Order: sequence, then structure tokens, then C-alpha cells
Amino acid sequence: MSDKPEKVRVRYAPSPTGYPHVGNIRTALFNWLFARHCNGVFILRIEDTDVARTVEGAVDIIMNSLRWLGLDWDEGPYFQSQRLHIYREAAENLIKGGFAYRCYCSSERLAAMRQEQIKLKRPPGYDRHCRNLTSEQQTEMEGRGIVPVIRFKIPLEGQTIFNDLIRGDIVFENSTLDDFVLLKSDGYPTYHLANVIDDHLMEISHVMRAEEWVPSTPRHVLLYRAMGWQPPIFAHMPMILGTDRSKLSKRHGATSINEYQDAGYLPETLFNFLSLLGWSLDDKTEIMSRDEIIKKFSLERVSKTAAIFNKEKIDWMNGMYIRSLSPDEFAGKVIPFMEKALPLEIHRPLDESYIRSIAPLIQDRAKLLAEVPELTGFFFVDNLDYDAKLLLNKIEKPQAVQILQVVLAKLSIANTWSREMLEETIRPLTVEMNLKPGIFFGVIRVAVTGKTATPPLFETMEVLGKDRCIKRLTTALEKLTPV
RNA sequence: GGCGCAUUCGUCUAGCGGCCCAGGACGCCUCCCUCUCAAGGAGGAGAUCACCGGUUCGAAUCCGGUAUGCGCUACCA
Repeated sequence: MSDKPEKVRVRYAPSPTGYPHVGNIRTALFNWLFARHCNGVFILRIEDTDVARTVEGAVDIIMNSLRWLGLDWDEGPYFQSQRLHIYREAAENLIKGGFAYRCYCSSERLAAMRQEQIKLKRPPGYDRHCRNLTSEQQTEMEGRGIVPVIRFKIPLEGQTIFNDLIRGDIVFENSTLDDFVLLKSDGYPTYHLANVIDDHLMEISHVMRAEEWVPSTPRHVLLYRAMGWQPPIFAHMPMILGTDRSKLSKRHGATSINEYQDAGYLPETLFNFLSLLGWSLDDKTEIMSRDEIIKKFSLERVSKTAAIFNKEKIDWMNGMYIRSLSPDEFAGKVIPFMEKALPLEIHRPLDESYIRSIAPLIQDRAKLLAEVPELTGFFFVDNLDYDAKLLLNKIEKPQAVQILQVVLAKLSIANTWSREMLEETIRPLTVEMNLKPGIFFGVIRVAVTGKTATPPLFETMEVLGKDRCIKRLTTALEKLTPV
């Protein structure tokens, strides 16, 4: 435990089966953090050994997700599908060394065996039917054209112990392990074989992966031993659970990292939030910069217990990061979301300088970039669509009409247009009419925005501009006094 | 069923034998600020530290058992 390897080399090894989900990315993040903290090497390795499950384009998606989060890799991507000869040769050597054997069992036989085991309440596992086949029997099977798999010979007795950096020593009875497949009949290695070989060949110092891998680690340790290799240091990360405490999956809502990107979470939010899922610095620090997290990250402070992804908290944190942006940065990030989600009738490309004037009004109010178009739609549309009743929310009709008329009269003769001018003009009117500002402004607000909750009135009107405001006030008046 | 891991406020967590009748954060509630909504500020409610034994002068912290949860149990990773 005390003697650290001279060079830290870790890897993120996803299988290209689709969009990486947050738990997976969290593992990538911890590996990356550890590498950067130790001045080590972060390697990207694609575990594409399941031909059936491999998804076209998934590798690009994975790489783009890493890039988006700012997780750069020093080596790779390596592809296991391009290294098949290595695994095959290793498997053959294992057979020669007496550590593995060919198995000719059909999937039908295996399925039947499994069913029987379950029926008899026996622990399911391969029954070692082919473990001691004679060479005559083997030749006969080959003659029948059966393509075998290669299985590992688990020692029948004894126990396998390994140390997990997070959990301490973990012990398994070898008798509870079955002879797992190393090489599939299609010539591809299983995860177990490829993973062990690559981690060794790539000189991985620490294997950091999710907790779900703990049960297969003794197999890996046995494999390292059979190969005559020194196993790496293992550290199994706590899992990320859905709100029902089960393994995070689609039915828990947004799980893949790109969904968070599309919803308008900032990469720094995900980076910070994910770093806190299973790791903590102390009893209070939560908002931390990327550099600070790298500097402070340590495996000693990774927790053992699975964590539930707390949506309310990541939303809060995203709001924090949005507010920490400069107005200009914020506007820049908002523009693509506007282009995408604002009603189609609004002319594209959108007026960027107009967006830049709107952005500061909404920055304190947005938790997600994707909600900004909805929040600011009224700045763009030609005709407001709202129920006239909104104008009479807290006031009787005659007064509302009077408010609109008075304001309209004052503003139409205005020759300047600024928030100060607007406030200096309108606020005194509330006194004259003896109305609470909240009520008075409320009528104007609805008239000018169609909504009851908006950014501050005068700043909003300033951005909207005189023409639009006058037109909307007039329209509101017409709504209340049909001709 | 077997094997493994885990168990502190609803959630994320701090705590590594006395500083803890348990601290912070999100969420929730109240108040302040205020033209609405936010943001911000100040308070508050919320955990018999899963349970039962043991070790100890002293346990959330160490040990054992029980329960519960989760994971694994494929020619998937």
C-alpha cells in the first residue's frame, strides 16, 4: 500500500455501445482526475470485443463527450478489435501452460444446464464438462466442425484474495468461481481476457472501475497469476443509482451525458457535480474549479457507498455556474439554444447584439440554458399571445384601462428611451393614481410581455425598445376596450 | 438460490474512540430585500448515526451477528 508505482498510468475503457451514461463518465472523470493529480498518463481504450453490441458512431460520441467535459487523453484510442491476434496467442499459451482448455459445449446445452441448476437451487456456473477432454474426444469434436471457446481453469480449491484501495481486502473462495470463457467462438476475447492483457501490456498501474466489477476481479487476479504477471492496484468506485436506488438506467430519465449537454448544463457543472458523486474534499467545500479539483483529488477520499443522482442539486449548481459567467460568455452560450428553440417564424440568423442585450436580464433567472428561449420568447415575437384576463389579474378593468392610457400618453411623446427615463416617467404615475407600484407595474408588464413573471420591467422595456412597447401597450388597450 | 459489497437528515456528504445529544450542501419552510419572477441575505424544521450484542472509563467511529439494499451470477461489458 505504501510503495507507489513510479508512474501512474490509468485508463478509461468504455465499450462502444451507445451514449456513455453519467456513471460511466464519472468513472472516466475519476481516472482522469487521478492521472492529472499524479502527473500520470490517461489512456483511452475502446473495448469493442462484442461485435453484436457495437454501435456505429459510438466511439465518436464517447470522444466528444470526453472533450466536452475537458477530459483529454494522452494515449489512444486503442481498439481491442485491432489487437485480436494478441489475445488469441495468449489464450493458446494459456492452454499450453495448462491454465485453459477448449470447450465444445453448445449454447443449448449450456442453457439447459443453467436451467437445471436454477431448478435445483444450485449456484449457476459452467459444469466443467469439457475440462478434461482427451485429445481423441477433442479431435472428434473438431471433426464435427464444432468451433470451441477457450475457458480458464479455475483452481478447484483455495481462495483468491485481492486488495481494493477503497474497500480493503476482499476474499473469494475459488470453489464459487466457474470456468469462464476467455476466447469466444468468433475469435474475439471476452472482457476478462482482453482487459487483463491490455492492462498489463499498457502498463496500467491502477485499475479504477465501477463497483459492479468487484465479483469478476478474482478471475482477473487468477489470470494475471497464470500469465506470470503482477496485477495492478484495484480501486472500485461506488455506483451511481437512480432515484429508486437501482442501477441507473433509461427509465430514470436523463442518463447519458449528451442529454445534459442538450438540456443546457455547462460542462463545468457536470465536472464539478460528478466529482462530488463519490468523492468529497471536506465537510463544506462544494463549488470548486477544475484546477482545484485536480489539485485536491485523492482516492483516499472516495467513498464506499453508492450515490443517488440528485437532480435538484445539479440544477442548483448549474445556476451557480451560469451566474458566474460573464454576461458576454453567457450570451455566447445562449445563442445556439435560441437558434434551436425559438419559434421558426422568427427570422434567422438571430440578431446577436439583441440577444446580448437580453442575456443579462435572464442570467440570474436561468438554471438551464435550454430554458432561456422559453423565458425570453416575448422579446422576439411580433404578436404576444396572452389572455386579456391576465391584465386584470389584480385590478378592475376601468383602472387597467386608465393605466394603459396614461402610460401610453406619456411614453408616446418620449424622445429618449432608457430604464432610468422609463422609471422616472412611470413611477410617479403610481402615486398620482394612488396605486401600489406592484399592481400598476403588473398591468404594464403583462401588456408589454404577455407574462406575469419577467425580468425587471424598465430594463425589459428598455431592451424591447420604444416601438415595440408602444405597439404592445396599444394592443393591450384594444384587448380591454374592443371597438 | 450462491457469492460479494454497502448501511449518518428526503438526497449528496463531513466524521477515521472523547472536540458530535452529529457539521455542511441541495430541496423544503419563515423572514428581509423588492415592480413580478429570480438572485442575494438571515433564520428554521429535518438523522434515537439500520438493528442487536460485545470491546472500552468512553463508540456514529473497533469487533461479531441480524436485517435491509444494491451488484454479480452470459461465448455482454
